[in-house]
Amino acid sequence: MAKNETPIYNPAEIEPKWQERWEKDGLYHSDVDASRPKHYALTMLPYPSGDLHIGHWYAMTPPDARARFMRMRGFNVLFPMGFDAFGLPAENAAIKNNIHPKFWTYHNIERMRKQMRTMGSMFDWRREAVSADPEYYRWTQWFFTQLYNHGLAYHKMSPVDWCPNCQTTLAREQVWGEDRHCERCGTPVIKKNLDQWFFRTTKYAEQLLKYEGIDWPERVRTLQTNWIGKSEGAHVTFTTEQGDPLQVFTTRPDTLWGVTFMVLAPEHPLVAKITSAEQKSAVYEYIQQAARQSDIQREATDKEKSGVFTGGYAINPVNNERIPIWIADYVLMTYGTGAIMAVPAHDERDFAFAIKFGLPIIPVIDRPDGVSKSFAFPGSTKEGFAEALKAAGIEFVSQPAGDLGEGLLITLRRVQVQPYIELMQHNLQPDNWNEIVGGRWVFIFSDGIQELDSIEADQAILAKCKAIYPPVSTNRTVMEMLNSLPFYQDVLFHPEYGTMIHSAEFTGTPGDRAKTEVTKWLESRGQGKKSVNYRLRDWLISRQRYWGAPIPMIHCPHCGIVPVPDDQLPVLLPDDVEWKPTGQSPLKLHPTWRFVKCPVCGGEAERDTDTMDTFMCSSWYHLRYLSPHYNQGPFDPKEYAYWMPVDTYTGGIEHATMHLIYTRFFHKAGRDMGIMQGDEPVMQLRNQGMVLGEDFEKMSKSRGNVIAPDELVAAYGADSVRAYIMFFARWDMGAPWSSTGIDGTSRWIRRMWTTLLEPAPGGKADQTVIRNLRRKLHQTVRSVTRDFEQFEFNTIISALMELMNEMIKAKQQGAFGTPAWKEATEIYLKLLAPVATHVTEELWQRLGYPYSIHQSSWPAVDEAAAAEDQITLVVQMNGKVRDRIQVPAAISEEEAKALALASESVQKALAGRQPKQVIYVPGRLINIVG
RNA sequence: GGGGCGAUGGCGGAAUCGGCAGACGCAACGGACUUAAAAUCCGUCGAUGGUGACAUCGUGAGGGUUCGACCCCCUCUCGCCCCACCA
Repeated sequence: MAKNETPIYNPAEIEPKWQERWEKDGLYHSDVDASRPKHYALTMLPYPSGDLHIGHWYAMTPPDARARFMRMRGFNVLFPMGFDAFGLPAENAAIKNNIHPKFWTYHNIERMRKQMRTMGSMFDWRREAVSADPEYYRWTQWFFTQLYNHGLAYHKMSPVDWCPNCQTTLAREQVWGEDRHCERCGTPVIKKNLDQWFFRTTKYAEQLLKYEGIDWPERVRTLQTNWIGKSEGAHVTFTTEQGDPLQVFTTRPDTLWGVTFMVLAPEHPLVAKITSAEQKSAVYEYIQQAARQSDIQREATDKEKSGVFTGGYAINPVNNERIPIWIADYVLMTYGTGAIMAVPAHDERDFAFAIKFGLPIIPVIDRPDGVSKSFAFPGSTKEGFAEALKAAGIEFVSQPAGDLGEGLLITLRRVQVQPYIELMQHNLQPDNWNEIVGGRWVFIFSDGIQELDSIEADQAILAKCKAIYPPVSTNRTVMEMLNSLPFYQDVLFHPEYGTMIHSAEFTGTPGDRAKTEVTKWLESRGQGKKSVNYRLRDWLISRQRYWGAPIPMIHCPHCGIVPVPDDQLPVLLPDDVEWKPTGQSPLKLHPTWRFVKCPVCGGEAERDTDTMDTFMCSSWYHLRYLSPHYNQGPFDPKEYAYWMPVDTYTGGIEHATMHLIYTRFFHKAGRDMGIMQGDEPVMQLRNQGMVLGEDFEKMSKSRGNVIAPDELVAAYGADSVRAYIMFFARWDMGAPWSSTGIDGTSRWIRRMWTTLLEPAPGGKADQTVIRNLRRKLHQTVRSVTRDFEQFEFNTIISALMELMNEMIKAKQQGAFGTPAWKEATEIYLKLLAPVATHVTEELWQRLGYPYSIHQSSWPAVDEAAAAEDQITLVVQMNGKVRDRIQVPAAISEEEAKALALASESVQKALAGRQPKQVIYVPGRLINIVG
């Protein structure tokens, strides 16, 4: 009985107790306080899907610990929480269970709020924002009208993903798999043209590519940069034979002399006009067929190229060559001008298309030797090639027509840009040509330079092939063989910029100047213009769904599109709506909601019946947290001035190209509208990894590998779960869950509990014990502080475990009850407080410290205590460890070297020889080179 | 096809500036306590050889730079992620 006086650690009792106390005292309220530096720590708000998942804990509790750390370091910390409450899952659940989306959503929010409180985190719930509350979406709508008034929102007809079975549009997240099927019913999605609202994100493309002054992970910056997809090139104007200008975008104006045909998207407006009478039916049929396919089907890379000749021709502005115009679905109306110039010698897609349809690989005119295509070199026709192969000792097997392709070898020597730069980069032996001299070619082979004509060249190249791949087996096709030769591949398509050839007066222009000089020349002739294209599209905002913020616009037959005036916001989402899929926007079917008087002329008008993309709601939630109930604007300017910008933002990498681009766009647009300040909303971004199931698979209900945090809290307590979440993986990487691993952290917390509470004989430890304890203690303060700063949470826990092991040892050696023990106890609890919020508060109280530990300040490092007085000097012989010697930390170089050389194993290894060199790294090692 | 990230014991991971590889924890094994189990405590724990002190090897593979490489450079393999007929 006497032995069991130490109270039992019972998290189920102490955790709710402290949570209530903190709530009651408003311990975590954050208010504007100009006298203190601020720190706005934001973590991505959850969608109220039902239950708090272990992934939520993983995303929220380490940032919570860090926010608490910042707080203890003297910052006035804002760490708010809310719910991204609009969205499709609510509607799906509503349809499935026949309950109202609003009920479903708010029910889940209530449940998740309760679950979040068990985390013991420092959310200031007074600042909670819920995007589906009218007092929230009033301002989402207000932002929409602001964007409209500033010309950043526009309305246009656009194709969207449509599920023909569910009779509704689908969000991008709702379209699954490579065949792009509907998430709910599995039906492949089709495109449908609808009137849509867009935001002009493309206007900010250039600004969004700049990341100056913000500390964001390289990975996210790369993803955003690729997503924005900047291409620099030129618009070049060709002319159709009917006399219409036909503009193309190209990144390679320097290959203009290599154009052999043009391709238009099937939807291109000029198609009808250029199509000849004979080709009309074929063209019409192709357009019909292309329209039936989704973008994804059309864009599938492994798909055979398809296309059809229009019968029309265009004139190449640089050499007046007459070139055929085709249509093909690999050209997209949505990128560039919907028309391309095709240069098979320099573009793989153009090459494949040319091969398939027997189009020339190089322009027929402009041959230095004047030989027409049909009289091409032997190696460039099937028969000639077979002959050349035979001469080289390779048997020609069989080759389907078109596969080998006329001009294959012509391509090799008739590119518009020489590939020598690339060849050198690939470190190939220079088995290739360098330049053409009057119909004969100068080849630089590894065994010397030769000037050859085309026939000789074919044979020489094939001989080289044979040398690289001796006796080629007869069942390899020629194409396979060629493709397996690294230098042929390089030569066939080379995106690098070598010296221009076959390009009239530009021949000889070095690659680094080729593009700009050609572009300048085109500009001077009025045939083209330097130009930049982005892959980024304008942001499509309209959703034909019920559970979202209504778009606050009115369509008036007299005045056109009119925004709802500010004083009439919010446009409330009506509750009495059939949200079931009927093919129409549910708001359109409401008997009265959409009928409204025009705010301008007062006549009969109609509301826009679409709702907004939920990414719109989440683009500004960090501002609503500042003053969630403020009704004079989206946020209180006083709060904005103090808290913004966000100092650290944490969340999953999956938002890199959606939410995080939208948020940056939104902020920059807000800045330009005079609403927000500064160029960026978020200064520092950090991403967490993902928690996998114990089977190393992504957690999912169907796999049955989901870890439920509520059960873990019941079994171990929130403190152990928090600590384990921080410990079991690198936070930015994530890792599979381990149900036994958490026992380790749980044991450690219990061990700490008894170590600090259970009395022991002591108060008389010797100085070495005290010295060692204090050294470890202050070294830990140093490392934990640094790790919190750098989001390295796992090493925080392991450092605290090590310190506890040291304290247990010191306690056994009589340190209990000494001033050093008291210091260690106090500092230990403070270091652990951000992680294990409840147990530290409990022990803090039990050990007689004043409430609350979470208002105490972060410990400082006592550098003298942390310093090592003895160090282990590693003695190496030629980089191999031979000895370790204990020396005073302040040892001089001479003394250290002398000690090292005196070492027995060094003497043995040297065997009487003199060392050639002795490297001394102070405090670490000595390396003797002998 | 393009871009990015990663690879360290049975497992998760550590190694801060190029300087003792494997901290900390899990699992496993041995022991103490117990009628027994749980809990707790003590110990072992990269591979090979050796009773042992110790020796040799060892951070996906190969090469390079360096007195010294998990770390820097080159080539390659595998895995994951993103984009993908973007002109």
